[in-house]
Amino acid sequence: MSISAKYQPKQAEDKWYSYWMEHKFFRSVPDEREPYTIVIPPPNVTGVLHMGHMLNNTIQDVLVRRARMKGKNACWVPGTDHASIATEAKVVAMLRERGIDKKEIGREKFMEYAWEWRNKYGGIILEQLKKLGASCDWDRTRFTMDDDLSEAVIDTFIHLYKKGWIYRGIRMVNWDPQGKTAVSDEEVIRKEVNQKLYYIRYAISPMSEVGGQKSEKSEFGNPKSDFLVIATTRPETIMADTAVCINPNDERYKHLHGKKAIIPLINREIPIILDEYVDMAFGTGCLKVTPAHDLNDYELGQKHHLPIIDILNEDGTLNEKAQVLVGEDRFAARKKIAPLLEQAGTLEKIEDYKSQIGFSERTDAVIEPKLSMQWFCKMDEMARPALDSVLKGDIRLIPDKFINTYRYWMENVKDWCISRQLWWGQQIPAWYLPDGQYVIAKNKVEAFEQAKLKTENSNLKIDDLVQEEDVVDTWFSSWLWPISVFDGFKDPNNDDINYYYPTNDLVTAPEILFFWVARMIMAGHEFRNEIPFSNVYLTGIVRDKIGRKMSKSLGNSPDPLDLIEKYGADGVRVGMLFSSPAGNDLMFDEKHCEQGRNFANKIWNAFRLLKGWTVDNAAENKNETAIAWFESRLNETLTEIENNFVQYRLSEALIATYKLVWDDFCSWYLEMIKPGFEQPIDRQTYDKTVQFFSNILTILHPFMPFITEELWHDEEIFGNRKETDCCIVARMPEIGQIDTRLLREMEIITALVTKIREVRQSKQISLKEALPLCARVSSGVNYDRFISIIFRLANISEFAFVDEKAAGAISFLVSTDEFYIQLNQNIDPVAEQERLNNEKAYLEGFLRSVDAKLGNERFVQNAKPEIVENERKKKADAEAKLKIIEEHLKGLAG
RNA sequence: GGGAGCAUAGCUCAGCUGGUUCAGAGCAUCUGCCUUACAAGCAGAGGGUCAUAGGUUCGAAUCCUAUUGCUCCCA
Repeated sequence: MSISAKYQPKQAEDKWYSYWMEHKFFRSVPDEREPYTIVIPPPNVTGVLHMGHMLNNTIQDVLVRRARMKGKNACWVPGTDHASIATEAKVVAMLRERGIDKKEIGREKFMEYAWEWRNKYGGIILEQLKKLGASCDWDRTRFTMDDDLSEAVIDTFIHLYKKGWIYRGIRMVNWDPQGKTAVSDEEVIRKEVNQKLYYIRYAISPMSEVGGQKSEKSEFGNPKSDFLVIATTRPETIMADTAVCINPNDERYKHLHGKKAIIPLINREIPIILDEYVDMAFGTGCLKVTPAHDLNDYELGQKHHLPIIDILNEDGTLNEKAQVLVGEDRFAARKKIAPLLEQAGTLEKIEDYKSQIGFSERTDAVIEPKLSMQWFCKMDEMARPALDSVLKGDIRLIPDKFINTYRYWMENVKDWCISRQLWWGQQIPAWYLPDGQYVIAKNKVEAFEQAKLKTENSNLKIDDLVQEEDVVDTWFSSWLWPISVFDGFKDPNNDDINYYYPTNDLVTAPEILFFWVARMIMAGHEFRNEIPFSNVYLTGIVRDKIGRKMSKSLGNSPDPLDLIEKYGADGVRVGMLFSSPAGNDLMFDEKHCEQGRNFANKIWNAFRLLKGWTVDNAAENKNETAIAWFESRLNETLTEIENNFVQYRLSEALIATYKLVWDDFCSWYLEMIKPGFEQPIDRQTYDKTVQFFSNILTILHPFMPFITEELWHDEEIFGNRKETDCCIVARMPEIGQIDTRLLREMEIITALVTKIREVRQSKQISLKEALPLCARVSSGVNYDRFISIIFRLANISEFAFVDEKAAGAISFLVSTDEFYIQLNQNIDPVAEQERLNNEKAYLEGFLRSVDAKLGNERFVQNAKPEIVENERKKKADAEAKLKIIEEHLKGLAG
């Protein structure tokens, strides 16, 4: 035998991946077969493969390969999204290294650099997926900034605008005063920081009784009893306060209801408002409300119709609205305002305080919540049908616990802020006119036509129009993905979209259930009148052994490519799937990959065994029982696997496959039929075994594509295959007959073999020493069929049916049959008695519980008949066993 | 603060319609084996008050309630 004792994955992986590519096995074009379609959740173009991708794409590949092998026209569309924020940050960084400033070179030049960047690095992650074995139709690779896809984005923007679902509005954004740009929540890094909590006195306006006259001018330095105290970490923002809020239930402040307070230093009078939002236990229970500079305050302000006073410039310095410390940076102002308050006698105390502060990922500047004008997309009307299709079950969420989360979000949906202050992305198709009005149009010429109509101004020139600087959110591209990858916008009736859409399964992470999944469903309804997919499989988060999310910044994530190098792609795929039930987080442990690698090696070695055999055409087949049994077992497992896939229990499907191969095939079946050393095997057994192996390869293929393809092409075993006769396109075996009686009887036989082995182990008898076995049977098992199997697996010297127990033999029960082994050594009667007594006590207890049930009239009446029948059978079995044990005990005593 | 979920062997998790396929798998541990496919292996074994307390039921890991502890989501 020439092949290595260990499976070497590396070579097989490169070889077969290119072979599949060359023979276009991943390629899908519409035909008369049933389609099976998955669109990849487009990974971020700046990204490199991480463990989350590994899990996600392994699952997709398993589903796609299985569908392909079930005769469907399987199409897995790959691609990437342009990730405007992340990519722009990378490009800006690249330019900075070259000494280039984004603002100076302007938009057009910047875009050139950005494309240069993406053309250079954007394909990395897709190349990495190939190492994993992903069977994507690479000819269909799309990018969310491709011309067609971008055009779809602009068209849908215009479409929604015309429906009145896109508007401009004010919103609080994360402002980076150093970068002078808004950044997304994902780009804000929260850190705990030591701060100071300033307690500041606000005077109560003496003239501000309910219905009273507004005081002309508040007197500075009110009596000390007539003030309230607020606590804040940001004293420099008091000038932007527009109210003080207290909890209406707060007994301490009942006297303040309806009154007004006076901001120190600038002496502006602000109302004291009531809201249960205020935590009475925090600080002083008096909350300063600064709508322009705090998100919660902003919302409170909206609720109570408070004015908004923005005292900060774009660069974080105080503007003239602050009245004091104008021009100072916010942090300088914070330092300087304390002595001012002190002088004014309004600073009560300063405490140390720890709190979470947001920092810009890009500049590390402290993020400033800032109000700004943004574009929004109305969600409520699109949300309704999208919610329905999930509630009605047209779209299945797996696991279904996410339906609740989905429903909650869709019922409380907020309008979608779609503008981003970036360049990398689709520029919003809005053109501003000199008078501040704007028009929405596909291009400048159309915009100009519209503008002329709108303004009726014949002097208007096309160059008076200025396009909106902002681009749309990346999600505004990705929500169109299942349609746009098939050119469903450009050409809504083309063959691809008609054939592949709606797609079948979507595999993604629960974190983006709303950002992405929900919006794709909306887009499906809105633009195609049809749901985009039928099933959404939500994977868990990949965590490390101690439960932390794997991330680059923590450095707790292994490099997936290193893992593949170490354990083989098949091993890693198996490792990922072993512990990943849908929707549950996955505590990743490299041990699982090791187990996967070992499994590949096991398969490899089973194959080596077959290869070592010589066939004797004249030899008689003595393995009919073993063959019939394994055939049934195979079919039983196929049923189990099918059920698991229907329920998307991929992990369980894999485990069932693993057990079929390792336990049933290798440990039992092969051991049953294996010829002795240098003995030939009969033709029939050989052919059957090769066929079983071939079936096993197909069942394994979706999980372990490389090793199965490698073995599939072994000429010695399978002959010379045609060029396109490949495991990847082999048909999954159909489920055949299952002989349940044979399966049940074999269970008893294997239990018997295990018992004999146990006796050997406990009596320290070598495997080489054959043992005589006697049996007194009553169970109805047809032992004759299995005798040769028992001889071989348990190494017995004889199998005799007897009526009486042989004296001095060791005895045990399997099912209700008794077995004796006559040993050369004497058995210890005391130990034997103890063992039997233990067994007796257990059975008696068992019998009592069964009797209690059967003696209970309500049980017999209420329980299902088959359950009662089962209890009766348990009773009979237990009684039969007890009888035998009692006999043995008598025999020992006598 | 609002919502959701989880708690089963040392670890990671299955356990579906309540009932012997109910206490299970893999890893880890222990014992014995270098038995001509495989030590990345073979053959055995031990290990659990199913978080706690009540309740429903003939019957509860499973259903209900409360408690405790963790996790996530939304502000």
